[in-house]
Amino acid sequence: MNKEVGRLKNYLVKKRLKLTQQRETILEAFLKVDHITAEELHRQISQTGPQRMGLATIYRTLNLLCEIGIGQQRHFDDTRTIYDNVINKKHHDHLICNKCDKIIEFESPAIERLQEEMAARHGFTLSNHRLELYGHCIDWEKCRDWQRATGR
Amino acid sequence: MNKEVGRLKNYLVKKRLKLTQQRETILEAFLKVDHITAEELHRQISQTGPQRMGLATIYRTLNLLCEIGIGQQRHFDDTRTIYDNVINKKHHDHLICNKCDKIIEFESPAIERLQEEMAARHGFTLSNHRLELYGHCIDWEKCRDWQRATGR
DNA sequence: TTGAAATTGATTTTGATTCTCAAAATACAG
DNA sequence: CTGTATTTTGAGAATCAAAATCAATTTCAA
Repeated sequence: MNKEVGRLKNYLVKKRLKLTQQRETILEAFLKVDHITAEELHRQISQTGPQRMGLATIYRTLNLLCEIGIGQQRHFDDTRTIYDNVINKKHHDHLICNKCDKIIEFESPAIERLQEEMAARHGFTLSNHRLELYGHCIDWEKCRDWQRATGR
Repeated sequence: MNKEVGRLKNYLVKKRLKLTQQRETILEAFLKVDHITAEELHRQISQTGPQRMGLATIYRTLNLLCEIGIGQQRHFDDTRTIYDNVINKKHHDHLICNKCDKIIEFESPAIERLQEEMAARHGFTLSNHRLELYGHCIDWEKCRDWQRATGR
């Protein structure tokens, strides 16, 4: 049993919730990815195991993992929610390639500092922020899906 | 006929589209607001004029105005699209108060510069970005809706 | 004025996500 | 262990904003 399963177990006990087979399966699958949608995770789990699993359970559990702090919701394209596995990650922002959908995480204390400054200037106290940079990889070598898609 | 109606007319002619009563009505109503949802604009127009107007027409026209550059879609709360009237506004980012829903627009060339730098460092060419700062007004005097809601 | 082409609006559809509820699983007391 | 109260599950229905459909209406260029 790895550390995160223990963390989940702990949370569930505290809240008088139950540790189910499904919750463990979903957590384990989620820990193996970096970013994923509920649908995609559902597909993966359905293919992999003999275990049947409802899509609603995936959504419920993914949201549970977000409560615990193992995941975080992202909304890069305004249609689907992407769940970000934030285990072993500190706060970060995102660079998203419009061509190959690559997601790069970065952090910039300098930008954060300027954000605080802007907020203060307008009489605001910040609680959180969203910074997403959209563009494309300069180097096509690194933009694999784009190469594949365009046949280059 | 104001400048923006001319601009719409121009675009429509160029694209062989038609200037309709509805499109003019929607443009004029939109120009009077700063930020608005399609539903809310629909409500306003339905109340104001004797003109009946379908919600689909509002959506279609608002998206048309975004193509022209008169409006821009925003997704602050990830549920509804807010249309930002960007006539006479340059590029800007947003500060959103979680208590009173106030939206403040700001610009920070310094932040933009750092964004470009981060992108370059990761081999990216930027096409656009999204920066939203969430928090609350420090000064309650300025946070009217919050005062109202909490009864302070 | 005329008619091809575009637009409208009532309605249906879409698609992601949440809700519902009966059946199944879990956990705790004894 | 075992019974039982409580929670969870999964299939499908509900929801909601937004887009699509399509027959009727409007626009506009010739």
